[in-house]
Amino acid sequence: MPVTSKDIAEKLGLSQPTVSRILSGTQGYRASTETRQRVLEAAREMGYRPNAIARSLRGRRTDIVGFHTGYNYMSVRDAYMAAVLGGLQRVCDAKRVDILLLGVFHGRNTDDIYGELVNGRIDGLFLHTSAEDPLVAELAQSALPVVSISDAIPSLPSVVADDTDGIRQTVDYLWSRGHRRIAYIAPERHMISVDRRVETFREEMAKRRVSDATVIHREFTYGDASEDDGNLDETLNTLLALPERPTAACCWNDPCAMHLLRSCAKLGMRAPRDLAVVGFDGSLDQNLMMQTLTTIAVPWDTLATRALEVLRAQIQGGEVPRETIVPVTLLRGETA
Amino acid sequence: MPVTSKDIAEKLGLSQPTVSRILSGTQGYRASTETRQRVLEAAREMGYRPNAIARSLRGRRTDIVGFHTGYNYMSVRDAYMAAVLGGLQRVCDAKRVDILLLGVFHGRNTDDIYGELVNGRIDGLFLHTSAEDPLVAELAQSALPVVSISDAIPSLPSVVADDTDGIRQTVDYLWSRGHRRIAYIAPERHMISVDRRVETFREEMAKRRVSDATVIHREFTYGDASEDDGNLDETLNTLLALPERPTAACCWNDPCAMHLLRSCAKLGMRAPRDLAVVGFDGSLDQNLMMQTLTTIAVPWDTLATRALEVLRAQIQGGEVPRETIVPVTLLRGETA
DNA sequence: ATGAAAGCGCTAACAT
DNA sequence: ATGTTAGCGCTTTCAT
Repeated sequence: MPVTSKDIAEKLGLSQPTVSRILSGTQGYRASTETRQRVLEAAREMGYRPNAIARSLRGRRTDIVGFHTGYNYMSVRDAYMAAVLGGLQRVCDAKRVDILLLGVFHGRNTDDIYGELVNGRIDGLFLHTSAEDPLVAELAQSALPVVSISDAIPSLPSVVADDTDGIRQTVDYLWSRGHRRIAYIAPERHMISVDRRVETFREEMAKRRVSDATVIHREFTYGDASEDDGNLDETLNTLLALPERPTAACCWNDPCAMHLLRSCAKLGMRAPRDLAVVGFDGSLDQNLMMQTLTTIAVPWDTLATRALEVLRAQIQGGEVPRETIVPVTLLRGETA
Repeated sequence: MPVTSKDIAEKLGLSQPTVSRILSGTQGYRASTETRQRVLEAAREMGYRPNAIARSLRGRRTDIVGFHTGYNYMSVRDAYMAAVLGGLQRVCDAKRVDILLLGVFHGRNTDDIYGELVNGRIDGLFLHTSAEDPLVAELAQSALPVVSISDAIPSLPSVVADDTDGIRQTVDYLWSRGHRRIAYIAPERHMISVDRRVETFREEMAKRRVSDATVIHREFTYGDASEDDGNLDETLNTLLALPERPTAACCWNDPCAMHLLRSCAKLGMRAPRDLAVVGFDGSLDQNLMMQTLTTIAVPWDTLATRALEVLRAQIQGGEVPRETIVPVTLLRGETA
């Protein structure tokens, strides 16, 4: 049986609140030096550990924030997820907040999942899902502080990378390196971030009098799938079959870029000689690649810092910006 | 203000326990059909959500397990950490257990950290640290159920990969491919898993009448460091300078192997032609590599399953094996 | 089948 | 400076 403040109080012939006040460091309470001494010593001796659950029930606060991803095919194993969560982990640690890694709740209905989020265990939620997720509507009218991480959700405060500027930098860079025929490779899945990237890509190309810039939409499994599904092979073939064969490919994220590079390698093509390849996110560990990837690096720690700020502001009852945009930089690697 | 069971009881003129019994599905309680109906409907209407904190205080159970890594330079961003946590996440989700990602508690003392672990928020702990971590001694004599993940800790129940068999398979494989001069690359840091690997390596080589098998100890930063620290370049040079130049290198883990491969590439060497390279863990996503890595694949989902079993057995007060060993397989890639 | 009472361990309000 | 009382929301006796 764990030792409680009551146990200490009984042992010392004090009241339980006195012990609690001393041990929890209540503001504006000055215990007599002797009492304080005795309590602290008894606590140490008896191995007292304050019960966080009781404290939370009383204080309606847990100092725990949740992390939930609605893309149930995504796990922490994905480099992308790992980058996001790694940033949050570091930042939360510094603020003495712990992260409750909520299940993906496979096979459960929205209301059930919502219930798991608002049952008092967390003070706020980092949400990573799509705007269409039915959970979003529930959360939007709920009292639970939420921040959408890394994809913008109109109805929730969001913290996202600067998609527009990232693409601008990419096109600037490729253009300056002499590329004129650039293709954009996007997923089929709908994501606001990706929409913005595609739109900016078209705009930037149009500015340079390329009105029919190539955009290819192809879904592909990424993450920890054990086999390449070959979709990037097909995408590459599509690229190569274009009347005006592109000299550069702008991929919507890093795994997509890596898959494309592998498809190139299979055909004996090498980046950037035969095709320049650029990614987005900077989620992969460059040290583990044979060829470093040119990509738009998202500062995950900064993004996490902003996200936690937005969450805490809400927890403290403040107003927060609808959308916080984090600046990105072009990371020049060996592929473009 | 959230709706409580008391609110529902008052509204319906019932007692609070009755409402609670119906809503929580108390065993062996048969409410009258009418009462049950009214309660369920009121709960739905009023948006009742049971408070998990109150339930936990009462029941001394949270259905949350903690995850703590004492290697404070390691974050979820590391592919290794991501593989471990990804497995746990999947398995815990299936068992309806959530994971509390505890901070690394940077700059806090052991007793403080220990206090964060035994404050009632978690039912058990997945621990990833070294046997020398001072926290281990505290946990060993604590009532908190703990399981050491992926590195054996003598004083705690551990779930680990079969290091011995992994190395046996590796040497078997390399030998069968004609390699006779094989070097093992280990970290300087002390880890029981690595000791076992090195020991087995020496034994396997000795069995084949190679009594002075080469083992090189070199630390290197891995994970999300932004720059290669060059230690593998140096390691490679050491290998190449050996009187009997090895034809194969057995790396203690996958990132080490990848770093070595990069160092090779810098010198224009290619695996397996100029040097066969084998890793250990299978923590990296093969889809994202230009060349797939030959490695010992640890079945992370299985390891996670065993780990959760061991933890739950302890939580339920049962005895558990001191060490659970998970079988591994050689994954034949393109590097050896 | 339901209600009354108790208590999980803590903090806060009020009284002394 | 300390004690008394109350209550966070729930589950578990025990009584009816």
